[in-house]
Amino acid sequence: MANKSGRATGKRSQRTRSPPPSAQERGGEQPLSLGRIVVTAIELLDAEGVNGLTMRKLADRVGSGAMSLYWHVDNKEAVFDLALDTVLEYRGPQQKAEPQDWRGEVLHMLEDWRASMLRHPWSASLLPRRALGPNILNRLELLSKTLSAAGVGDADLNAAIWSLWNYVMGATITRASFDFLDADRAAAQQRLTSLSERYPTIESSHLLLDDDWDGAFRKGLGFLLDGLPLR
Amino acid sequence: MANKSGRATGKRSQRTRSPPPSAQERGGEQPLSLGRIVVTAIELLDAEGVNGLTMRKLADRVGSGAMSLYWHVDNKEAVFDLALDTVLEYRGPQQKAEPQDWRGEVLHMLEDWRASMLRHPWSASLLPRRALGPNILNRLELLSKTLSAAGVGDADLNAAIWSLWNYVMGATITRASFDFLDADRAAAQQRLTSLSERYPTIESSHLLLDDDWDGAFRKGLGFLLDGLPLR
DNA sequence: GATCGCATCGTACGACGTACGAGTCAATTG
DNA sequence: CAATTGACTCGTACGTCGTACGATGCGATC
Repeated sequence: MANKSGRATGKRSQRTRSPPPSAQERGGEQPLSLGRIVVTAIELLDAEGVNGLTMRKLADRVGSGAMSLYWHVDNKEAVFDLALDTVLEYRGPQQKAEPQDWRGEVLHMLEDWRASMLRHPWSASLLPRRALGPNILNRLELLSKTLSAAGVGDADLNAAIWSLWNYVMGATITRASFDFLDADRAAAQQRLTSLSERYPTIESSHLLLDDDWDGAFRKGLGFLLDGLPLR
Repeated sequence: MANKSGRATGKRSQRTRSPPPSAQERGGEQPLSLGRIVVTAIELLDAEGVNGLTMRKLADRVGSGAMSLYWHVDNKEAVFDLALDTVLEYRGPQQKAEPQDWRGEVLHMLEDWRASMLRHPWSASLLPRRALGPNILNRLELLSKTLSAAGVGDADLNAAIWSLWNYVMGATITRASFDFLDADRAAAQQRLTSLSERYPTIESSHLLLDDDWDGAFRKGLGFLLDGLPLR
């Protein structure tokens, strides 16, 4: 832990090699590469969750030995970081909307964000422990620009950005963890029966049963956008 | 995995035994108990983080053999659940404020929530993967009652509750993960220098440098409360 | 004293992340 | 051509983890 910076070996970080075009396929398998490792890791995470990703299983899926991964990747944590950042990439709105529609642009980006994470529920539980990857910073940058252009004053800008970010993060994480819970219906059912006695208001409002998550997300986001102070 | 429900042994779940008052202390140590396990687990989590909690280390701290823990606890996941729920307990506002001050009551509960999680940063990264414990449900119930009494209509109630919940969750998780990042200043510094080129708006607004987290939290919460539709 | 439940713990097993060094093979150099 | 290099792969091994299993101790009851 103390000599963490002693890592002098370059290993792989860029993949700018001349493509071996006519390389005869070794048993019909593609060559190992960082890209292939990452997409396979995402598949594995989708299939078996955070605890299902092990270096040995990942190597099996890629068709290599376990230790071969370590040529392309520093350690398991790096695999998590790469998978997370890959999943969070954002390609702006497909058709250029009218440039004045800041609200539409913010909504599109935030809903895409949420959708991306819900497509890969493990990402929600991974994000809290990880750094801000480039794709997250891209989204923050876009959000920042759009809000500023929309007329949010400099004094309120940071609070506004964080409010939206926080809202999306919380909503997504909550939603994703509910998916986890619903996995074992037995415990869920038992919890719900005990709810009516101990938590009457929650029960009567169907807070935990209402599954119109998308609608609630949009509605709450509307509340928040309504509260933002525009110049 | 298939016979998970085959667990018929009662083990320990309640601790309503007659207290052994005159039991001579065995080497001066208290008896092992679920409560002692949980508080020790929290200490260990505070000291060494999520990855620092292992059953063997926990047993050492409690002064027992590793396998003795399993008499009181189903498995390691249960330790996480118990530690998390314990940390999230809420004892309402200390002095009874005037009963009409719904905004103050909501603010107090949400800020206490955030403060509780930030006192134990591991809780933020743990929450996304765990069930809603009783103490979380208590807070949701209180929030629900307060907002309803404040005049939020039934049609908007759930969206309002989730908005506040999402906001607090997101803000807390973000804040806690920033603490993690600041642990290694080297990478942080490097990231910041590359920021000015790639992410100009983020840079110029000092989004990542401004460390008035508490103020930003309160301000954004204000935006959100301002946006709630009251009857 | 014999029996029985509660509670503790030593040993052992399989799975994990990964350090280490030996192996392969194409490109480069003489 | 042979020798060397460097990019890349992987088998083995070590230490650590969660925890299944069965032996053990002990106070209460018969």
